[in-house]
Amino acid sequence: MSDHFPFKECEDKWRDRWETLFRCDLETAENLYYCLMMFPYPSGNLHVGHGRNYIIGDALARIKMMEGYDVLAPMGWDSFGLPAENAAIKNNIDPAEWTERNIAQMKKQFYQWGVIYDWSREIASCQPEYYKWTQYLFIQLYEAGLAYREESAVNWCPSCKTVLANEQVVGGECERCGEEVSDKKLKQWFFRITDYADRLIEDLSILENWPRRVITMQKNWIGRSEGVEIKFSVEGTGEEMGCFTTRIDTIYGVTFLAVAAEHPFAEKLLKKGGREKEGARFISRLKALQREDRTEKNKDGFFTGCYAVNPADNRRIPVFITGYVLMEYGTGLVMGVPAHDQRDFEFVREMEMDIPVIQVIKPESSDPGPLEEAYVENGIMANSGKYDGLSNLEAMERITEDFVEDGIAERTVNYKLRDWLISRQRYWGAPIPVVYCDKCGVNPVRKEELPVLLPEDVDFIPTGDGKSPLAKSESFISTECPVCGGPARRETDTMDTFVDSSWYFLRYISAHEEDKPFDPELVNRCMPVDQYIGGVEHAILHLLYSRFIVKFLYDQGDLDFREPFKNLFTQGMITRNGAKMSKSAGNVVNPRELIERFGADTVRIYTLFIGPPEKDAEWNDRAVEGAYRFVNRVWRLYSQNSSFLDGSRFETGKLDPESMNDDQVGLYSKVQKSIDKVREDLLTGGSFHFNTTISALMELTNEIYSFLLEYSPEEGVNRDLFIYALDNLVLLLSPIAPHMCEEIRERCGFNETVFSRTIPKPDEDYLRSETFTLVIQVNGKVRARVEADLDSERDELEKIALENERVREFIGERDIKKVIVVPGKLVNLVV
RNA sequence: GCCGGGAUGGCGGAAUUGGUAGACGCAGCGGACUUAAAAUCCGCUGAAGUAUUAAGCUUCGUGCGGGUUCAAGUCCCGCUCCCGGCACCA
Repeated sequence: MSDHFPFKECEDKWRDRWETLFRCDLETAENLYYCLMMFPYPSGNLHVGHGRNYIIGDALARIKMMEGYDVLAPMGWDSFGLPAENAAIKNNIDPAEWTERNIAQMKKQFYQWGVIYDWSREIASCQPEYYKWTQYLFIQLYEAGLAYREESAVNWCPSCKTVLANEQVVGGECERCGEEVSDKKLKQWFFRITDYADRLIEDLSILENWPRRVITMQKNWIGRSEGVEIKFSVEGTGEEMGCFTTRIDTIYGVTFLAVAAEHPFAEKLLKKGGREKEGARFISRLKALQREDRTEKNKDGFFTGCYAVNPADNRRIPVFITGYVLMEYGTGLVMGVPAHDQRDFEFVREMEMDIPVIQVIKPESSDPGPLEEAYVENGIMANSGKYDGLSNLEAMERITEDFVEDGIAERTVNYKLRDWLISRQRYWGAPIPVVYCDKCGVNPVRKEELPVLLPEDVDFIPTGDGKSPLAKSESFISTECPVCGGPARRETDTMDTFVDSSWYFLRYISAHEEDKPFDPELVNRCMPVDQYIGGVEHAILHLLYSRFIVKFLYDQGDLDFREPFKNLFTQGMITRNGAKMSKSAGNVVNPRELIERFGADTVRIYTLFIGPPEKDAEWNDRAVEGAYRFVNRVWRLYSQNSSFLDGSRFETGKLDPESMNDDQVGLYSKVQKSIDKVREDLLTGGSFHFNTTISALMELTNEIYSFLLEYSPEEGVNRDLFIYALDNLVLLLSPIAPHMCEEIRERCGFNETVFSRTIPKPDEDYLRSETFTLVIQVNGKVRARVEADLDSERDELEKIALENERVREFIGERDIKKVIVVPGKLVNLVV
């Protein structure tokens, strides 16, 4: 008779019971653990790759309950955004309806996985009750001077028909659809995240449990660099141009200046130099070229006809317009040091214009010879007047001091980080709550009039003219000025969905608060998030924005913490046939079929067993069966002994390891080791390496089976020991395979959930066996293994080793030079 | 190019941070139960060589080349390849 865990018969029962278990009352919670999973975009169907994220989070929430915490595990929906809008256009349905359907579908999937949340706190960013407060946040930022509107060249995705933030452009392409991004001049709303650049870097240091790579990615993205801004005067114009550099030590090697094509002075310089016409042609050619292929590194340049003066030695240096200088960074002007900057070096070579290459830093030892490429290492100053002979690092400091004193330069800091462009010319987002009045100008909507509702009767097919679909809705646009009450127009752009997701973790705590976005007192009690779990793909965008918003709210006095997520865990993705799972790759594993065939616990175990959770892993259909076998192996331990287990509540007589035989002690101590391993992997400070946890529990299961081969569990010590081992196995496995574990316990007479039970502590005395395998090495090679007492002294072990027959054969006639003894481990004899 | 992470059996992966390499699982092989199959249970399973009465024994082996050490998957130096991020950032 096949004896399998009847998962179909009992899974639903447990899922329904757990719903109340996951309700978290924040008012009474004393020992709160906020376990947060990144809320998903409701795209409809989740595959097993997504499942990994939620299963890790669910198992963690459960183990935390067993650790004695009041766990807050909420879930919601990042439900504004393009896919809903595109699907709606394609199928001619309401995006709200499409979204709602997907949410229902995905909730069902969570349920099937046995992944439970506190659904009483469910939020959806597309609901007016939520986006009202997203708009409120915008107004707060506006009032603090951190939201501003500016006309600038912005990233335009012709396929999504909207602008994008810098972070959403990857290698010149739209992060979302892969279409090449072009420039468009538009008046857009920005958040002044650059004001927070330094703090966003500094506070990375208080995030102890964030993956290092995420920290470096954020650091690199913000891209802080310290340097100086030097003033260069242009001959004959009286104009001065600021130039940012981090290498002021190379100032005596400056032999030209290079300005960006978009530099406001570019035209002026050309006029002055009398090269207006050709210059304009050069600039337009350059701009076209850059757009076409940004990756091609172009070192073309055009001489403006103007000269500037090097403030270090008053030498005349030509000024060029070039493609390789970016207007967005620094001042859009670069001092050209061909000897010490590879780009400048290439520029000079390509221009074929006899621009001198003056080496001002030389390597300490070897003779330099003519430069084949720019010398970018440190060294000794040369050709640099009074600074000659100093190390360049020292010269850097000295020159800076001197220049600052003379008023030629000042210390500055530059960032790669740009302000956050939040306007989107699309329908399915939170309307930016701003009104334009001919008399009163730009004003935010009055807070008490929020939300600015999305009109439902609008034709939201985008036109691509840079205007939002909302611009077509007259009823939406025309409004009253919040200041003078006269006729006015609404802003028609909507907000980037990253604004929605930059504060949702606060809203969960006050999900039903009607008068404010959240209750600060309660939020301060519950935050920061104890454990945040999600994919690395959000390492920059979402996490950076959320950190920014929290710092802003901290400055507002609303929050008393500066970082939202104390610990971050980023799980790897699951691949199949070497590729990320996706519909287009045709390698998606549908969890529903698996769950129907093997049950949720099997799918959970396999998903967690597949490999270390922070790494990518390859899905293997066959290996799922291994997890299934394990589930049933555990089940049979119960079912084959149900005659005396049912109703027993796992009660046993007092276990006394002192009076057990070796086999019994072996099993008893295996239980202790398993408890210890689970605690080490999963409790606070653990690595969440469920894969090794599961393998430890498999070992325990195997050991119980071996024990049963020799001993009948029907009575006496063996019965007590068996029940004790099974009890612990079930407890330790509960967070991972909760349905089966609850079912076993219920049949054994428990009527309270296992998640109210605390995780056991190991009996320290039996964590280690009394004996160990002593390894005896001769010259570092293992020559014998002997059982020895764990508490043997060094000389006892040495004696055992020297007396060993095999070892003596190996030593033969040779003298022993040295003996290394590691108690509890090995003896190494050096001859 | 710069930054970060990797490379261990046929496969996924373990190895108390320097102390038995290959836990656990998959696949494979053998056995038990069965009329048979499935399911289940038990055992074997890094490579090469060697043995013969067998238990065995020997050598090699953690991407490559050096080094430190009684001892290296683990530490140091120098490479190769793979994955991720950034990329004309002055």
